[in-house]
Amino acid sequence: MAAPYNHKAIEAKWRKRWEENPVNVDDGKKPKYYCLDMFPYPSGSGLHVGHWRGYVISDVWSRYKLLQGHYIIHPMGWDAFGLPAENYAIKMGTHPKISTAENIKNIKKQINEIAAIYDWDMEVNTTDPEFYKWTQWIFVKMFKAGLAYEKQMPINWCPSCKTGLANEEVVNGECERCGSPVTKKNLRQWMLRITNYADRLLDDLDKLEWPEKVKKMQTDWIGKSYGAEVNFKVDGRDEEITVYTTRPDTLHGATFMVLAPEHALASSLATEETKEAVEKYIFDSSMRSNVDRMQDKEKTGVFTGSYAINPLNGAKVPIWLSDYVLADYGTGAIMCVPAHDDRDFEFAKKFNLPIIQVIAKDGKEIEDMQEAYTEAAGTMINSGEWNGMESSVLKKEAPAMIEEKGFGKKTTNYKLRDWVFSRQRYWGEPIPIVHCECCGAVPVPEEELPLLLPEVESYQPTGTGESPLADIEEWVNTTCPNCGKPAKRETNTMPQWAGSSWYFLRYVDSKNKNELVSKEKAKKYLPVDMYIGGVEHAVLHLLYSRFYTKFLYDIGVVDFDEPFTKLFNQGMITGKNGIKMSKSKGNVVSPDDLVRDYGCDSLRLYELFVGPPELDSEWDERGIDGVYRFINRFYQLVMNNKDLNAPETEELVKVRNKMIYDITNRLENFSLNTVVSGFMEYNNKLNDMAKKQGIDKETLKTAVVLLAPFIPHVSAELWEELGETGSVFDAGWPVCDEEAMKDNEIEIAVQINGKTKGTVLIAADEDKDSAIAKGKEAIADKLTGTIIKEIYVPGKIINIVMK
RNA sequence: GCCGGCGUGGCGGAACUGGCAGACGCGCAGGACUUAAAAUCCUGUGGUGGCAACAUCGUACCGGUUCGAUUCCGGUCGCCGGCACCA
Repeated sequence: MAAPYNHKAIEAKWRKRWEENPVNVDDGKKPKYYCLDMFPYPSGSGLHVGHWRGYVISDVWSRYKLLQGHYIIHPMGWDAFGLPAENYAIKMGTHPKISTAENIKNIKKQINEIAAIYDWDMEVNTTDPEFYKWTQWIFVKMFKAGLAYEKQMPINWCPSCKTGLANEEVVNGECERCGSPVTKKNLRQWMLRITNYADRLLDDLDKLEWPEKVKKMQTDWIGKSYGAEVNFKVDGRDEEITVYTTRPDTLHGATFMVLAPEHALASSLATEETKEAVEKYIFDSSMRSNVDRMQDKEKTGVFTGSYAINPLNGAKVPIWLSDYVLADYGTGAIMCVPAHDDRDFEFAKKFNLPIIQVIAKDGKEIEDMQEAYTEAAGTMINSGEWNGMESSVLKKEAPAMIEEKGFGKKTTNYKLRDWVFSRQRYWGEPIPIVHCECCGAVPVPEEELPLLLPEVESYQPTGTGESPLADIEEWVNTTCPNCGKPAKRETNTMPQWAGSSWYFLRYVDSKNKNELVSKEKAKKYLPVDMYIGGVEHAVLHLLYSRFYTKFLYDIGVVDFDEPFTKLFNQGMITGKNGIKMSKSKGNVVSPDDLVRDYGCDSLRLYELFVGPPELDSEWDERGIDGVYRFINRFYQLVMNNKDLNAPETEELVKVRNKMIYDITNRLENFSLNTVVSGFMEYNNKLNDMAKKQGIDKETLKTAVVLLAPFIPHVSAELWEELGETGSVFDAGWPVCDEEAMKDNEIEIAVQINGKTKGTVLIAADEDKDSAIAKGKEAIADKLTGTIIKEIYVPGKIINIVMK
């Protein structure tokens, strides 16, 4: 018997070896493979077993690609600017610069326990001036391209974090970070024109190998719709009101019109009699918070007293104001067809407005209508010249017809809004803009970047809508880069997403002083082949990164316009009953003790075995014993057989090739939990065979190589024990000989009426009649009725249909 | 409300394009080794009936297609995620 498996000694030994001789080296000849983790923000609470999971998955994948002969780009860095880091600093009463540095040190130590093949020479930190120089540079380029602009407008405001937020950061009316209800605040903001890229962001999703779920979330977020703008004249006046509709086919059914209270014409449409009510409604709406407007779905509204003329049939329709119409979508005004729209129907019922059906459902009008008929399916009625047309056809053709008639045009709309890019907080990249009385907003000259974040005494958010930087007079007061006159610096900072939108480009050339990334290195190492991280960034980071990459492509920095070819979202590891691990819940499982007691290899394997990698999994402390036992058994198997020189039998060759086939297949399908169970099955099988005939060296070596991406220390140790002098990671991924693994005899099930009654051994190429004959023989005692039909599916089943 | 996804033993979960449901692991029970325990090894482990071979039921529920359905189709219930007055 070999000595028991000593994880401490083995892991310490190989850590040291790999430090001296890294396993992943760029020899200039191997094809590159870029496998990226979503980089963490350096939180103060350190890593728990949930963080490990994603990093283990990406490392296993990286090492698999390494064994297949690639040079792996597998970097790690720190998303260290932004709210989480700053809030933590405030809570601890430490300057964010100091707490961030401390946290990075701790987490880096913990990450090293995973024994991933990270290349720390590539490390980036978004708060490093040499890094954020380029974050600012991109902003200046966007400003010059007209993509960054200032705007005074009511934006989402988190009263707890005391900063403005992007649309993407508001989840169910609450702050994505802290969960406080988001209010509105009228602020001057820097905006990024991400909407200019809406079509490309939408269309290019097609070329990505991403989870369909994420693609769909982005598609919905961009929210492209097709329709028409239609101009309605205001009765008795010169003005026109343009509405946007996706259902121009129902134009004849428009019985009223609704404008957002913020619409430019809203108050001027009021008459003597309605003036007071209209003004009050507009004022009340302006006072209602977003959350109010969202949660309270009961329709409110007021009649302006004015009428609009339907350009198609001349009908006179009343114009109302209501806050269910959004000011910043479409034209801020809609035509209302209560018969065919749920919201219009509700509004019409409440205010007693006429309902005219223009689509005959199943050939007739609906009697006593209780809800709107919203499908574009049926024949047009009450629609003048359009009568008799098919609604679905008309829906597509109407925009062009309207355009031809001259009272509107075909158009598209998006739900995506421009990106609110400024934050009223200290811990972020200063926006490199100088405000000059003569020249307006002037970018800091590129050669003067980085514009350093000044040191401050007080970095607490002010809550006034100004960033803490506004208090530092000597920093704020400067001269205009353009005309040289006294000017003031922009005091807002960038959101956390600024650095993370492009950091993956920097890794491959992280020390370049002159360029964001050199053309040569970008071409050689980019883009990212596989990106692994949580699904929570589906419309935040992942959308922003795509936008940034497309912009950098447009200005010639990179020659690809999608950053991440493949994406994998790993599920969360939760505590008992699916509760998210958090310090406050007291259910955090630290990897440190587990590594000490079971070893890194065991924890790596258990992180995968705990469940399908794409699903959330509950952490069950006891399960790790199972993988530990497996590693131990495998270790014993190799140690006890390595010097026996057992002959390579046909059966062993078969098992070996099946093992290669199964493991590779499951790995390729990213079914990592079943890869682990597969190893256990083959280990059990080989242990059985070892008792009977011993295991040949080639089979042992193959198993060790297959396991190397998963349990690198043990594999390296056993590789050496098997007499190999080179690195197991240079061994090459085993290739399956499919001929050698074929069975010439197969056991298949014999059924009666689809229920298994027994099994029979037949040749793989057995002909139908003899197969059925053998099958019947095997269950002869159960063939008691009249046989109606006999089915033989080669390699699968024999089924006797009997009465 | 709309759009996705999911529902399998005591537990985590297997089952490739319809073909032996419950692999693998945890837990549990019994046994071996031990003075004893831990560790390790062996055996068993969906329900019901039977000493047993075996029979029978069984993949949320109801129905359909099929020689055969966890898998495909229709409906119901439950859970999870996304969007949320976007006209």
